[in-house]
Amino acid sequence: MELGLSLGEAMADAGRELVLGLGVGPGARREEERRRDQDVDRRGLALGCGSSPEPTMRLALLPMVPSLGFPWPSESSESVSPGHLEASTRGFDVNQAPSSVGSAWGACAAAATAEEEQEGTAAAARAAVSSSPNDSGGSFPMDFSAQGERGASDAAPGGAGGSRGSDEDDGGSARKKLRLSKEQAAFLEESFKEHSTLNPRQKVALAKQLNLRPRQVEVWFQNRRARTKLKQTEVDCEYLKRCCETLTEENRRLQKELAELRALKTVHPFYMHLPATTLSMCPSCERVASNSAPAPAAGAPGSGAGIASPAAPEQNRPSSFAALFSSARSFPLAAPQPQPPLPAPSSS
DNA sequence: TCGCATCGGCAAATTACGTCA
DNA sequence: AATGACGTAATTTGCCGATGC
Repeated sequence: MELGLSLGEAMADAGRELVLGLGVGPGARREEERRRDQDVDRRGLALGCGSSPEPTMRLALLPMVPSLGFPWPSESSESVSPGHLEASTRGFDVNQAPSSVGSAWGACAAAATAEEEQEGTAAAARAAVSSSPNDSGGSFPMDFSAQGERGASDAAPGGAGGSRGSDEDDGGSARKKLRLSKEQAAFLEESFKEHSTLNPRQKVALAKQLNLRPRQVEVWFQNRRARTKLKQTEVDCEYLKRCCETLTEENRRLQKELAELRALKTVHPFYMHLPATTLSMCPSCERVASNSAPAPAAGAPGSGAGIASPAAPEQNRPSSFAALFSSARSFPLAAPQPQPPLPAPSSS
């Protein structure tokens, strides 16, 4: 898999790690996605399960690629210079033999930038599309000219949402699948790191740079987002599974403890008189919890040592799950876990 | 200001193609 | 060579926000 997805692996590009919450509410997520569009400090996915002693699961979603220039200005990426671009993209072989390239870069880049600066929006996209597929083949420093053969889905981008009946391709063999080269994929990955979504200008510029159609770039980003989300869902699922196991184990332990206490009470009816101060009533679940219990939970065999305790501090949990569990598990049923020292409230 | 139509972008689901074991 | 699994490019569908009238 070329995603470069890995768990528990620190990225070489440390210091700029992506720590994503697990909340995946569609609407909010979309908004947040757009808001984060400019955020360049997202580099990986981190996931913690409670106070698990294990290191945080970290997803490095992006392969390490040499620094690549992007067609749009970015704080984190150097401005594009034709030379750099050419160097970074030289040798891109796509699904087709390269045609004459390289020399036309200057004019093409100039045209592209002029185009973008004029419009910078959908108009530019339309222009790029209309100028595209078959004639744009050799106009770029690297020839990703699979377009020559595929005119297939070209009509799509202009249309609303790209939904058209079928490919008005020559013949019936539509939908010829393009296999992006490694360099193209790496370039797209790198740009995905910068922006998980593209505005029209970026899309057109990227398409020009890679000699793809804007629609292809758009589709790639859509699929890439889908893959990211899928991976995240898998991680979420794993986390929930572990939490479930932990809770099951704790439940088993508590049941056992309860049975022992009941047995003890039958044998010694007066033995269980505990000082009132050692008991506290949970206001929500109306359970009695002893705050001086010897804490069998933490060290008890079978208490899921090595797995995050559900009653552990929330700060390391993914946001959505933290919310999920914090409400239900806020009352300490066992001995209080050692908490990190809280910052003293500023007395004003 | 409100209602409506249009457009563009996106997510989700699905299809279909290319690659590999 | 045939085949199935897998990854992924591409398509379809539906929703939503922005925009113009």
